[in-house]
Amino acid sequence: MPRTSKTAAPTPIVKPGLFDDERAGKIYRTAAQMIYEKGFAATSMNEIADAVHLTKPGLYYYVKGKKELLFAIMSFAMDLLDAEVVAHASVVEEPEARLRTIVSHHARLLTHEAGALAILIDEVAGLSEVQREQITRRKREYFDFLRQSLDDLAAEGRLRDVDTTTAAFSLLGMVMWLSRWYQTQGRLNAETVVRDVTEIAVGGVLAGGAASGVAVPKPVDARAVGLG
Amino acid sequence: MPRTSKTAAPTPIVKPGLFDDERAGKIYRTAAQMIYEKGFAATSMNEIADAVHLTKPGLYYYVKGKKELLFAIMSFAMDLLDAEVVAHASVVEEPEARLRTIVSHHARLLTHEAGALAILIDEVAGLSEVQREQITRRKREYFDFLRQSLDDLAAEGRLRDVDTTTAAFSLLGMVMWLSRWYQTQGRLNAETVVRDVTEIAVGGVLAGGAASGVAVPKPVDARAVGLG
DNA sequence: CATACTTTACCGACCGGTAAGTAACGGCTC
DNA sequence: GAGCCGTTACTTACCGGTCGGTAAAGTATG
Repeated sequence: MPRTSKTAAPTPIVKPGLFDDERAGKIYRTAAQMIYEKGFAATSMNEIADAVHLTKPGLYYYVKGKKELLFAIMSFAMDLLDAEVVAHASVVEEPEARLRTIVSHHARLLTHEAGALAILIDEVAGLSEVQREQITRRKREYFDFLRQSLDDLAAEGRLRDVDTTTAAFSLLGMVMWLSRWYQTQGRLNAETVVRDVTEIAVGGVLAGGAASGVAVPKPVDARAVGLG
Repeated sequence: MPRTSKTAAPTPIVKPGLFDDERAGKIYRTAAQMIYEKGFAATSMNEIADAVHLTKPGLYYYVKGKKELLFAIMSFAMDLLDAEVVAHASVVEEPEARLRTIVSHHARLLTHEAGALAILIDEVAGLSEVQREQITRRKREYFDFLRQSLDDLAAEGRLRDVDTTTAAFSLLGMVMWLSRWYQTQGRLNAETVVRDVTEIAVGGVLAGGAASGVAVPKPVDARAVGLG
């Protein structure tokens, strides 16, 4: 909100810059949602500026450029993945429980507020060379973490007779797809969906069939992490 | 189709019209590949024209507009899905075999030449209202067809205890994701990937576990169907 | 000449991005 | 406490470039 201008400001001094003290955070969050809905190329800086009630140069006061904005959002999404999935799962020794933790925590993240962010992983084409390399590297690290769990299961003879790369991508796709279809306001309750997806995923790769699971992740608040 | 109406005129002289006789088809195929790689909004009509060795107005002689081009490609993708998946699966009575047919045929379609097309399902934002409604309706029909198979399995008590909507979306995501990661030139052979994905999918939703499958789909050639 | 196809030249709209100015503060001097 | 100054947080006005799309004039073939 502009402080005061000729247009309207009869109010007694409305606080200088900060009426919400986290303007940058709001910009990143709004942009993430818009890019998620319309795609990066189809979302203009003007539209983003309008959405946060600024002019375009006003927006450029906070962000350096469109690519940098996208990169910041993607980096935040990867941070979230590391903090909410990898951090919890990497301490689990037993392979099946670890796999279950990865899937359920990732799914939980997607059904909650971070849904818009995770899908941004797709928009790598909008980044510069160096930015793209960094995001790709982090994505590969996450993928390898998942596949290692499947390899561990295979070493114990508990994995279905499938290639672990194929299996890892399949599970990833299943979970990622959640952000395409799951609606918070819909018929399906988030916890049930997370449980079902986890069951299908684990049952899909385990040699025997499935097992009723443990490892229900705690809720997570994307805003608390301070996007940007 | 414009120009020389007859196909494959075996005249020895170099036809002034041009050296490939199915120009419109090439335009659609090239555009599909480019939009798949860069996204719809980031792909300009000029770039498409260049790629098929035309100027922009030359391209507009064949296509009515950018939206219509996207819509034609998406419609073709849905046609392909109906012809190569639904047509084969709908004649299978037994629910598990039908499910297996859907997944394996869809996966096969994605690992082969139609990979670029199927992902275009994502670019619905680029369509007009009426176009989007039509594509969405066809997508929903396909989804319902898949879910019905899961419902049939559930009626026989052979489905894992999960919501069939969740299960259908999960399988769909798993299969769709193939186009994001599978590379024809890569280490993994298409038939193996299709088999593994089918195993994981069916094993993931079946109550008991998995069964070694039948129903390996025949190869399909997207170009033979005559895109456009 | 008619049809089929392709070209050059151009349109207004919008793109990402910037230069330059300014209103409102907090802090400083006197 | 009056006057000023630097910083923060924006604004209006504008840039060159590209976008989707078209008008109109060719050119080759039947």
